[in-house]
Amino acid sequence: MPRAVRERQMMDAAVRTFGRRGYRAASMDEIAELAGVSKPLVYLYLHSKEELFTACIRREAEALLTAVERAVEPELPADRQLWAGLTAFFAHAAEHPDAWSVLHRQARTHGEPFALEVAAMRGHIVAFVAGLLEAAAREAGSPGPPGERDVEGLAQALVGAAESLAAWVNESEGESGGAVSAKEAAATLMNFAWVGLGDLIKGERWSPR
Amino acid sequence: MPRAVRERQMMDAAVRTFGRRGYRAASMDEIAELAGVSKPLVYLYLHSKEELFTACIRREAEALLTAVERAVEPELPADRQLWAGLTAFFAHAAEHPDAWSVLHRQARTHGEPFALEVAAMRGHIVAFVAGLLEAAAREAGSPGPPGERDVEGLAQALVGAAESLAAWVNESEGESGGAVSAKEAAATLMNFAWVGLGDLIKGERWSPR
Amino acid sequence: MPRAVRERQMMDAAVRTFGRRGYRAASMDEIAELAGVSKPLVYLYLHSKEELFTACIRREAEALLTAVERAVEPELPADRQLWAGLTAFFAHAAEHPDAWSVLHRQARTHGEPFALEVAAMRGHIVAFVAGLLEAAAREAGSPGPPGERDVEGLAQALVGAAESLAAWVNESEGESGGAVSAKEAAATLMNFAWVGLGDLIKGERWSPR
Amino acid sequence: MPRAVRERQMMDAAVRTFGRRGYRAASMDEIAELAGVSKPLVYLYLHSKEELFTACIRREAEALLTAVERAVEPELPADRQLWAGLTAFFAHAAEHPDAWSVLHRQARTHGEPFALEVAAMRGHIVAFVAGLLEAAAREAGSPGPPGERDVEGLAQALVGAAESLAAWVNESEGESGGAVSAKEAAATLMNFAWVGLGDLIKGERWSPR
DNA sequence: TATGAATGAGGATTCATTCAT
DNA sequence: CATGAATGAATCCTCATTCAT
Repeated sequence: MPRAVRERQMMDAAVRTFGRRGYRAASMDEIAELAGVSKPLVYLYLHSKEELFTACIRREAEALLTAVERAVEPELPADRQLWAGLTAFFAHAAEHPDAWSVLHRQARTHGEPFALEVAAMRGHIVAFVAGLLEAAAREAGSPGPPGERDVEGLAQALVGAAESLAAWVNESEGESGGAVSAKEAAATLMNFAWVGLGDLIKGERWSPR
Repeated sequence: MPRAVRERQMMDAAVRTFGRRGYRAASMDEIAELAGVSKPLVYLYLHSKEELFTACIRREAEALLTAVERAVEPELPADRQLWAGLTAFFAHAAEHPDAWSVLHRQARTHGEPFALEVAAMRGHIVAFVAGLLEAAAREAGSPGPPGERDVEGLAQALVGAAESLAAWVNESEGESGGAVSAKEAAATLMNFAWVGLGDLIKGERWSPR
Repeated sequence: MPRAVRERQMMDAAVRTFGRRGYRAASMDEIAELAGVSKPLVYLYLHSKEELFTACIRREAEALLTAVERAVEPELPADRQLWAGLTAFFAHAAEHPDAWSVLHRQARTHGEPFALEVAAMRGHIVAFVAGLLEAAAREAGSPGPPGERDVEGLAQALVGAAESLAAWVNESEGESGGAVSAKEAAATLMNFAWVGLGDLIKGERWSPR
Repeated sequence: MPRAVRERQMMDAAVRTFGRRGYRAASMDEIAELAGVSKPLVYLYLHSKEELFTACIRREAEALLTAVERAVEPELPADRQLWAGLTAFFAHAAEHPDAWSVLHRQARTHGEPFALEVAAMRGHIVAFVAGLLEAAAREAGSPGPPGERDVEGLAQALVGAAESLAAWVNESEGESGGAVSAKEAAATLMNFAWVGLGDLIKGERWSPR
């Protein structure tokens, strides 16, 4: 069997195992068995547990970014772009729960080298969202652009909310109340954020006292 | 030395170690050494690694809830309550980064039993926030209450955003741009959410198409 | 059982195993079993295979040096000192063949860190021998001291010859011709070296052509 | 490429790897890569690691013997023969340090089968030297031949000293004091041994008491 | 109350060796 | 003639956990 195929099998098995058990609790034995190969072959192709994990993170980060990018059409107005991106994001996370667990939980919990890998991807997304927010401000004819820090904070919060919702969506799957769909989640978030953003642009702020 | 004191020393050491190393990577050896006691004593008092971790989660969840509850004065209007709670939340997370790591990362990454423990706490917080949202709706004279699911989704998103911001606040500490304070974070979130929430209550919604 | 005792048992087992199998071929499993303890205990006390090997080298080097030093009485004339030292050396090597193998073979064959350890001991011995050679020259009323390099070369050759003879003595043990005793070996070497050394001091040299 | 050539490449690589890393630490992977062939080919031609190592030992032992034999002219007097042989020996060891390491260190450190292989070669050399010593005795008109055991002991010591000096010569290469040449080493040894040997033949002996 | 001594079980990693092509 | 693909068997090391005192 050609190397490329085997390699994909192994990484699939690894993502699944890492996603469910966690980095430390996942054993190379289990991964190899799940992939249907012997352990030495895993080492021959992927060198070490660390490298294997890193490879998984990179592959899944790329896949997530690609899924979002494909869904977004740059000629649309900013809100439609955000909507499309969010929907794709939730859908991807729901369709690949183990990959999502690897990116959102495991990678960020097991040491800098891995966390940096996802941080890079998250940086892309935050920047993308921040861009949309500024575009939205311009489209809305905002008198002056909101401060850069404001925008970054907003983007952080939005992405955080999305991530948190994604986890909720994934976890609600097995529950009695029925699953929450990607579109529902995206709509919730748009309602939560976009309308308020409009006000924010218009200068309406909440402030203590 | 009285048992209660010893026990607290151990749990302090455990929280610190679990928070920094992660559940699996933390060794009972390290915890015992950091606590300044022998390993058998740790087992005598806390029985097993799992129970120790659970105890840490419970203690820190309680501490976080308490900190938030103390800050909130129930006679105030809903928005002031939320503001106070958020500020306390961010401050607590910033002051106890290891505890925050245990709750936010480690506990949710290492198996159901632990995740359920934090899920319970999170449930409390979400319910509290949902209550505030409904109160806000009433206060604002909303024609009809928003659907229950809407409210839960909003609360989830808000709490998720808060958690994400807390991580951001904690991580920005060492950076050049200057640390982000608890108040700043709370203000960002209030701006992000509250104003828009008002519109939402008034019936203004974003919807695709 | 007290730690010190256990530690000695382990090192005895280690010397024996390293001496017979070689550093790489010796397994920690075998050492632990031979010592009558579990593997983790070996690691608890001696930390790693490398450290264990180093500890063995150091202990046996010290033991060998001590054996030689004890045998030498500094008031005697140089030739008697050398004779006593050589006899003690051969006797010690014959009585502790595994230790001798560790020092002479294994340590020098498995990487710098170990080789340096024995090189230090060997340095002591060579210096001691060189000292005796110079003393002998003085005692014999040599007109001028032999060149420093000559002396070092001679000492090297003498020590090398002794080491080689020690190996021969050890290996001849099981053979039909009967074992070679420490005294025989020492005598051979004294004959080989001392008489010639006398001539050398007197200025008689062999030279090509 | 003809088989003989390939085989030589492999053995060259093997000698180099075994000499530097040691028998156990040398991996067939490394040897194959260094030889520029695939691992199965190594197995096809040389069957196993053990056989490969044995083949290396044999080849290099032969080469060393040949180098010494070529240098010795049987019509010369015994001392000149010894001188020529020693010089050739030191030169060969210096020019082929990895081969020397294989013969002197590795082969003798990793189990009987290999040690016997070098022991055979060493036996040839010792016999050759012993022959020269007896010839020298005759040439010197010794009243009676020295005992056989004396001669073997002397030859052993001489060869041992030579081996030890060879290691010293090889290792002194990188040092500040300047390298020690093959001729210097041979001269040291001749001075050390030959002059004294003369006395020995004449019956002058060192003896304790 | 407190600990020094001890271990069973398991995990990452490597290596000599063999097929099918 | 030559190799890409594959593995069984060890080996080093760590860790949660328990006695005897």
